Amino acid sequence: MAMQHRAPRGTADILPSDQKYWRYIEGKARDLSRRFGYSRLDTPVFEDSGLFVRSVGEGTDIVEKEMYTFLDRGGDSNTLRPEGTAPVCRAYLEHGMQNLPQPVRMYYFCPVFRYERPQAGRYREHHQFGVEALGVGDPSVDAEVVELAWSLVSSLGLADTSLMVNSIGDRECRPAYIDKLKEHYTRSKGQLCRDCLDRLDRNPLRLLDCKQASCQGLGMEAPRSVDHLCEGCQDHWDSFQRYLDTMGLPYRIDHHLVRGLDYYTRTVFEIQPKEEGGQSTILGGGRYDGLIEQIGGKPTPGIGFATGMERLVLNLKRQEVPVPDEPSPDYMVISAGDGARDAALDLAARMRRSGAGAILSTAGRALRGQLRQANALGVRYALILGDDEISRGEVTVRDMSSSEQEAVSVDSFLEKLDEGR
RNA sequence: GUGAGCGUAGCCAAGGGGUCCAAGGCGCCUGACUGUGGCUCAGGAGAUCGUGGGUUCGAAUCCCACCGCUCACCCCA
Repeated sequence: MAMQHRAPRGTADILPSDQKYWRYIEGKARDLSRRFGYSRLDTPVFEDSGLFVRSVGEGTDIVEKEMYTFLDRGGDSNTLRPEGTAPVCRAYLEHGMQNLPQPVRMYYFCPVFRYERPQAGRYREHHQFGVEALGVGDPSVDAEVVELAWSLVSSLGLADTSLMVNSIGDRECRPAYIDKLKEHYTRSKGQLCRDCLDRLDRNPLRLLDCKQASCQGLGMEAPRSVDHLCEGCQDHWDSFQRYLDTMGLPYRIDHHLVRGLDYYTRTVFEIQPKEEGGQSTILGGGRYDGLIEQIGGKPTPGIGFATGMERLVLNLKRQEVPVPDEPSPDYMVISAGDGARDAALDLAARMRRSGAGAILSTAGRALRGQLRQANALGVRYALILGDDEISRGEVTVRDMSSSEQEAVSVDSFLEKLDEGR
């Protein structure tokens, strides 16, 4: 279609017909967050570019080629938020939340921006719901966050999802592990795909989740991060699993699970649907004990996760999960004849003032057409006003499903509306 | 950034050089003795056939370029 303007590549309008999915997810996420003691935090759509460079990591794809960065008129470099965690940590520091009872539990809904080639489940602007628990490093917090994540996905009614967890160690033990990993892959360099040759020095952890058959073979025999944890990480990992067991969460350990952002430490986890699609992960998170320090705070532990709203919607639709419709008004006010237009406007206005929902039918259409409209919009009652009704101070209330109708006085109709609430 | 597929009305879609100033369906609007919907019937509006160039007497149909969309890789929610 040749159009002057269309939504930019990788962005999308969320149409009225799709809103029910979004409101459904938001409702569940908000309720759960509250139940777990999380409070909402909103941060700006853009931040100082340095925040993301320092937190997400200089060598990551996000920072290297995916950020929407612009200079403002004052010459400052700003970046449209490419992820949600760093801004939350920034806000934690900026507002002295270290002085609140720890951990500080917060959640957010926000758009995030990454300049990538769009495909199924991946967009340049997408929306995330996420939670963060800051200030406490105890593994029980990890377990709590994972439970929240799992509860969310289950409460949405998504079936056949799996919860994968892993520990990737911390600054103390990870470097040694990565050396082992490199060693392992270097020995069989010849079998590596081109991308993996690249990963070997850029991001060795990612070698583990390469999808190429030859690399996967190597991955099977690769050293596991959980076998190379330092004492602290080992204890953390053991307790974390025990807590998950205690809560009966159906997790699986995935030794190849790593996350793409530099700031992750120890616990990492993901939830994915069973069907293997390209962009399948619907939720991902982990611990980031070094992040706050990286952006200028005192060493402060933290853990959280984010979900992709678009991916959740995609899966809700795919699985045909029944999602409640958005409520719409019960009444449409119809005027038979032009003379009744004023009375119709007046009735609709009075109904709305008393809190009821009333749609005005389109002026100038025949009664038939107006009823057709009422039918198409699915309202419960049509309120018909014509000369007859007006002269008697009445309105004809037609039940659209039973086709029964009766004339009642406008006053008593409005009174009943009031009583109804 | 790389690779593949696709672009005909709001949506689905036929047509693959002349009979196409483009079929059909959904949706939308109107009407069926001028106050009554959902079914049916009739009518109507809506398309620079993605854009530009080329081949040809003639192009929605063939060729080229560009743009856009989709999917996959990379990476991630």
